[in-house]
Amino acid sequence: MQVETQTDAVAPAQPITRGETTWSAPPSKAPCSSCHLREICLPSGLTAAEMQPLDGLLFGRRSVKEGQAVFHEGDVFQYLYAVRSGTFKSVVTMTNGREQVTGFDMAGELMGLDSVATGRHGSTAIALEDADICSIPYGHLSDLACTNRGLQQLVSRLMSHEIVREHGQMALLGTMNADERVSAFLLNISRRLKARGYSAREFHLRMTRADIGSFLGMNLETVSRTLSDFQQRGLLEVRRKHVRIVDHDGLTRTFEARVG
Amino acid sequence: MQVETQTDAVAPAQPITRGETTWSAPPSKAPCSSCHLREICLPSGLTAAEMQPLDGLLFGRRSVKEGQAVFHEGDVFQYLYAVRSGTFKSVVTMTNGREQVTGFDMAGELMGLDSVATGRHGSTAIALEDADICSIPYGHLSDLACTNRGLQQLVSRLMSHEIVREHGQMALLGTMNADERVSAFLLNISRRLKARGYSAREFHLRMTRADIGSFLGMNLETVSRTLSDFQQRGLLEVRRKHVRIVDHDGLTRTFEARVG
DNA sequence: CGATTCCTTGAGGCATCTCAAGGCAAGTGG
DNA sequence: CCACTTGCCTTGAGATGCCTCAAGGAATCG
Repeated sequence: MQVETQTDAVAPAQPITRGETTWSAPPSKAPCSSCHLREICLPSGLTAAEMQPLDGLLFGRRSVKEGQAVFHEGDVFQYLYAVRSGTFKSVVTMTNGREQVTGFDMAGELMGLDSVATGRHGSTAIALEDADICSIPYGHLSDLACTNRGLQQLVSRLMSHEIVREHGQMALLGTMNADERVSAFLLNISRRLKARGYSAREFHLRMTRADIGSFLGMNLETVSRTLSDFQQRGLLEVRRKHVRIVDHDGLTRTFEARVG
Repeated sequence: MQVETQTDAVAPAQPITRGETTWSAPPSKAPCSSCHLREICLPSGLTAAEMQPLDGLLFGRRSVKEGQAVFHEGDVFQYLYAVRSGTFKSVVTMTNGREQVTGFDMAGELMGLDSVATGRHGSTAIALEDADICSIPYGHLSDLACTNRGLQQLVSRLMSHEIVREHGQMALLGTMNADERVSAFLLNISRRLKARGYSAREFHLRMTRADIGSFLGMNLETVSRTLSDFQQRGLLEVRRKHVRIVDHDGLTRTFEARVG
């Protein structure tokens, strides 16, 4: 649709140059079975036996600097990328140039699942802070899945899960007002941070108001106003990117308000 | 999330009762390789050799009456359903009871891909007219995929394609105004009908204004007004559900209007 | 310290929603 | 065959929630 920059996908083996930045950190390789993310990442739910062939792939690890793209929309698709640390945003660009943030990815989440359909990346993934990723060669993964039932089902489940997530986001964009969108967003971030061992009550947003606005289908000023309003109502404390959820239940009740 | 009716998935073998309706038409069975939809449906892109095991599954065919659900959100997931004829809408219900139409499905399209993640259907599929479907036992399909590389990749591609489609819908819901949404919708329907051998210029909408509105994130009155406005501008002729596209290029230009 | 990016807040406008009324088409029952 | 019901669509008028435009402040960086 909107292929502009036709860069290659990021290869884990040798550092390559993209635009002005060079992949600095030397790629290291490590097995899934000893990864601290194994419970929430790709191998989640696999038996030790099923995980073993994954180890054979020895996914390359890379660091990504804030603002840098892991892949661009239109790039040839070779790798899925698992987030090891840091936060990413996924952006799609429409033919008329407008952009939409379709999601934010955190540790253990997989980026690039939208690329399998066409063989080219369907979105751009940008690091919102310095981050680390695993490059997963999709061809090899697909090979393994041929003989590994658990792995095959896993990939299917991950894709299906992404579809379910996007259904929810469509419902948000289609039916919710500003208050509901913002509290849904905050509660979602909170839940995911908690699942990763961080505080569910207090955290730093890694994305700008503009990113949040794009993701939620509203403009950045409205995001800002809504956050200020939540603060005044005693639901949370906000100071720029720092958020402390004061009244979790109150935030949750935002949704019931309109239907009563 | 919102499991209410806990009915079984529709089994192709013996007629079952759902609510007040009974599956009337006797299920027939037929191979994919002789199906008139084989080019645009599940087996699309498979070689003859790869398609052969699919034939072994002999998918059960069923008819579905207008207004009837093929499956409900929360139902145990056993089958994917391929549309043979007719049109369906997919609906998700949020905890507060609000509903969102997440898509419309036409001949050759697969319903239920969002169910693989959880083992339960993530949406409800409702026939918008009398229709026919194929029931595809997902467990068997998954078995086959273990030994059939092409089939495995096919299922992955189909899921990925659904993710891409939903990215587009999120962009629509997140960035477009009423005019853009409605023309995007009409052009999408037109393109899909054309791909199925129907006229791209003139067609019957099978869904209500409320369905369209839910899908597009606007209310039914605004859909109606936008269509009337398009008619006044000479872009199309509308009379209730009958639509004739008069100025296809003019509709397309709706998108550029706001950015140029 | 200046430049830049990001965030906040205000004021006014407008696109869309809400509420309401009426018309059309199809189905139903007498 | 007609009266009645029902569901769907259209149109109007007024309300409003969010956007747009604008200005200024706060944090970050070179």
